[in-house]
Amino acid sequence: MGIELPEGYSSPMPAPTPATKAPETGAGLDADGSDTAVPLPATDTPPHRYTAELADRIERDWQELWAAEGTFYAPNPVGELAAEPGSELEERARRPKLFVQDMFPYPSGAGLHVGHPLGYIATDVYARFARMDGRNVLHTLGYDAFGLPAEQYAVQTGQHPRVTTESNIANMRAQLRRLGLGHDSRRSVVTTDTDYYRWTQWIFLQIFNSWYDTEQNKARPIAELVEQFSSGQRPTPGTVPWAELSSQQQRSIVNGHRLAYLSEAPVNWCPGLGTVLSNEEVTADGRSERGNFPVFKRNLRQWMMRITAYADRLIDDLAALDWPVPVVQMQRNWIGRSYGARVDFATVSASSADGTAVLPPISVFTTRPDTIFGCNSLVVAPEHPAVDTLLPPHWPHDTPAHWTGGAATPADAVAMYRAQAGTASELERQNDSRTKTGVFTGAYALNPVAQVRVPIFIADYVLMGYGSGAVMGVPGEDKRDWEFSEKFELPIIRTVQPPEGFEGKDFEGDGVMINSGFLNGLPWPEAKKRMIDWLTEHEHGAGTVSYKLRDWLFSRQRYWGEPFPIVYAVDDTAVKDNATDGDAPDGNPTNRADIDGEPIALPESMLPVLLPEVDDYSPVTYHPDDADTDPAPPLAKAAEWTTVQLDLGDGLKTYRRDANVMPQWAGSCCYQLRYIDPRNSEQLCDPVNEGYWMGPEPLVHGADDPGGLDLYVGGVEHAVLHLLYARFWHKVLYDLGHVHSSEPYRRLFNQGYIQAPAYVDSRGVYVLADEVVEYSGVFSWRGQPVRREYGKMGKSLKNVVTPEQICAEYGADTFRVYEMSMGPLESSRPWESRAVVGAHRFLQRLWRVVLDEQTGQPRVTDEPASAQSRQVLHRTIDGVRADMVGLRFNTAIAKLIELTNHVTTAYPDGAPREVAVPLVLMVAPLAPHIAEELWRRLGNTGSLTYTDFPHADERLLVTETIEYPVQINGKVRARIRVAADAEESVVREAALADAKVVAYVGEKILKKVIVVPGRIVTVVV
RNA sequence: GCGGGAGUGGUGUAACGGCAGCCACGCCAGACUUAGGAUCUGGUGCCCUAACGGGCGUGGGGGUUCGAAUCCCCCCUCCCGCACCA
Repeated sequence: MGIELPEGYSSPMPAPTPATKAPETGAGLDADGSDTAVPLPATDTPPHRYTAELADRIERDWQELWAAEGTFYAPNPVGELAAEPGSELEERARRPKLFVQDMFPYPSGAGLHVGHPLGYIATDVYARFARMDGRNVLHTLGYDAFGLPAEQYAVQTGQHPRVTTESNIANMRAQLRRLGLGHDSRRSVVTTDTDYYRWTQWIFLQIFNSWYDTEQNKARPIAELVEQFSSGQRPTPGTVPWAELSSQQQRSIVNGHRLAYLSEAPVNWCPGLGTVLSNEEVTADGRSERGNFPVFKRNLRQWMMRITAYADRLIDDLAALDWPVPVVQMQRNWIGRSYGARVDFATVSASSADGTAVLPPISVFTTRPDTIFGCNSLVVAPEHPAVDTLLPPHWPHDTPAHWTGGAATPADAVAMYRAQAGTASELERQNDSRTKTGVFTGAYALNPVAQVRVPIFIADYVLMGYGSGAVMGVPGEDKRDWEFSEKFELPIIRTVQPPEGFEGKDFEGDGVMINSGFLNGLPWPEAKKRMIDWLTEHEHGAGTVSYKLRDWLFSRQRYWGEPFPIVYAVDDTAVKDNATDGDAPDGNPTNRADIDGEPIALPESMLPVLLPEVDDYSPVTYHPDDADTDPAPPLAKAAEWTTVQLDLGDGLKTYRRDANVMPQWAGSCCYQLRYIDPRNSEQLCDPVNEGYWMGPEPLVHGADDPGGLDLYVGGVEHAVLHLLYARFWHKVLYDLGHVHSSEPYRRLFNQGYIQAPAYVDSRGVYVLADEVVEYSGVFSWRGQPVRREYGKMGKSLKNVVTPEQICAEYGADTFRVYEMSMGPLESSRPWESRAVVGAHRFLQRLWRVVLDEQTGQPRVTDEPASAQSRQVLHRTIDGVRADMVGLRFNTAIAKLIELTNHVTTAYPDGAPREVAVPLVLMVAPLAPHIAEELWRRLGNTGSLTYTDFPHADERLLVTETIEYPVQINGKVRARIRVAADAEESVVREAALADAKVVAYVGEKILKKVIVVPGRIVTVVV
């Protein structure tokens, strides 16, 4: 995962000039007409005003102090990061915990723009609030540093990706530090560190060394499967008893059960990138998500992860998570579970001697087995393996001409159709025409229920990758089948009665069965159940569940990734022969030198398997359209690394290392577990620490709490990929007993994106947003009019604004407050540099509430606050607390500004301490540096990080008198003030006695008077 | 096409079914100023009115309700995801 930074943007920034400013009139001319440069700097700024310069000083001081004191260190229960007895951290360790996490960033060389830190600031505000609210808070930020950009840079420049990566991380750390993020720096892991990827490899071994027990519905150690086979508890596939199988055969069977396995199956091969890709990394139009190269389905032997074993749990367990509805929905759709039935169609060849020769049956998957009486055809995917065995040598004598595709024989027709579907499919899918195509196979199938013979077609609208790659054509209740039936003039029979007046074609709604034999008259759900029972009873099928989810393709032919801790036994002589042959090792696990091609896991003691140094970081890439090419990973070229002598328990032997690397997702699947115990060299993380930070808390979150960290914030772009993979890995670790939590992320929050205005001139060319001026709503650039658009911030739109620019102009606190005040965290909104000043003015006012701008001395008084001020204060506390918990920082800021404005006007000569102090504390999570400084200048020592967040006094939330608006026929016409505890009848009388109300009501008859206690009085006349 | 989300001043937005527009930007006026792209104060939904005051207003249409930006139905528009998933 990891965020992508704007390509090619690098740090030197233009002078901080707001994008939209009125043109200077008469600039450069002074009174006597002589040319002067810029106006003189302000001379009347009070010496202790809160300016950008002062903010900068304060911010750097406090950042230094926080770092020096380990202010944000969160103690663990056990291990190296546990609180030492008698230390300050001991108190923290006794607090209830809170684990907050941001999505793992990818450290690009570019640098951050103002859109990137939005989520980091939000989590920081939340974490700081939680610390003040008595929590022990784990919040850190690591780096997901394996991946393509550093590798591609290395390919171009020859610089080792590690060098690039390290400097990028240093750069990004510095940028983020400037924002005052309160991270536990001890826990900031980097996926490319050997201490980290050692554990990624370790997790791979856990997955490799386990299998999914469908009876217990969990993963179990592979040794327990072997035991089941050898004890006879589980029958061996085939007829030969386990003991009589060769050890090679045994290994092959066991390997076929592992959760990580090698499979020769159709995978997404991307010649342009020189690597295979997972389904999730391929776009709808068959291109690579990265680079937009064509992707081809090819049979290659690759690493797969058996995520499909977890399909049900990955869907069902979503219910217990506090996640955004769209993300839950996207995961459900991606897994795509549907309940239906398998139906076996016997096949008959029309041209065989007696016309009834039985071939192997073809199974279809259908969600509507109840409609089988309307089946007019069997349609299979072009690449369906059964097709070739079906084809009769000649067309049946009554074959309509337009079924044959103009071919002389079924075999020709199928070959032609396959060729055409194979080459043109990607392009044709693009142009949405969706005309159904297909060709008759010359063969027939038998509808097992209706006992009717139906023709078998191949058509590319049937996908080999879903269900069984074959469908029964039922036009009456399926749009696609209707279209197909029209095209090939197949008979159309409805089996569900459409409602009166239905004039469409296929009807997919609820109704009563017709033309359906023993199902006639049954409503839909019953008919489905009845048919499944019938199929099961007569052994023509069974109820089944189908999923869209495929197993996860887990190997990549790249350099900059985690090596697999896997070797293959090789024949020494064969290796020599290979070398003299001049055959380049291709990294494909079916190398000729291999004895059996079966993977062997290295023992834990041999971890980490270090990434070797190589001369050439690039995989072999090809012309993007050349599908007939083979993957050739860079590691295969490191001959000294790939061939190793190891003693794996049976003496020193020669092995070949797996030359693939893991996909970039691997490092981000379990990073929360390393955050928990970053220095643990014995275990991924101590279960005691994991239980503390992530264990289920039924008393807090309810009986079905799966555990997991408390808040996970990141972009919605990871809704499927990262979040699905991470849940899968976590569940494997849970099944194997390594963690207490069955889910990694209890609460998920998707922050919105910051968009930016971009400006286009009359030629349609983007112009530098920095140089655009606005006057009366019209935008111009160097005198010519330009048009405003909104888009992603980036170099191509010439509209990048960096945090450094804003910090230089206003300070980090202003930047933080502005970002948090722009709107709800989850919604996307445009950046507007000129609006940032509003946040700055707020902090300036706050500063002035506490300090004298001339002397820098506190100006708060010990006078009591007015009753009204107390009420405003405590309502603010009440509201801000609720907003903080709910991540509604925009409304929290509005309330704090309101309170500040109140104090400013109510106490021009100095605010009462009892208001100023809680105000400062409430601002602290949002603008921590200024709050720390004000807190210190109010006479406190040290950081306020663990100072109690103010609590509202319940008694002050209620007022003595209440103002009721009085509505007459829905319009507010008057206001009355009554005692807060006044009876309803008193309120009613007071309202009716009000002069304005009397005037409005006049002679009319009162139909109704409603008093909503504490709210409103409504009069209906 | 299917699924999800959203439409409120010039702008970003705020409103447990109960005073629509909190807060901020911008704009207008004023203060301090040689100066303002600094700071402070006041005003600012639209329309009518000199003013008092009044009318209209949350994409459009209907409904529930004493009362709807909010709940329900239909339509329109925009954004996101999936896309021949049987």
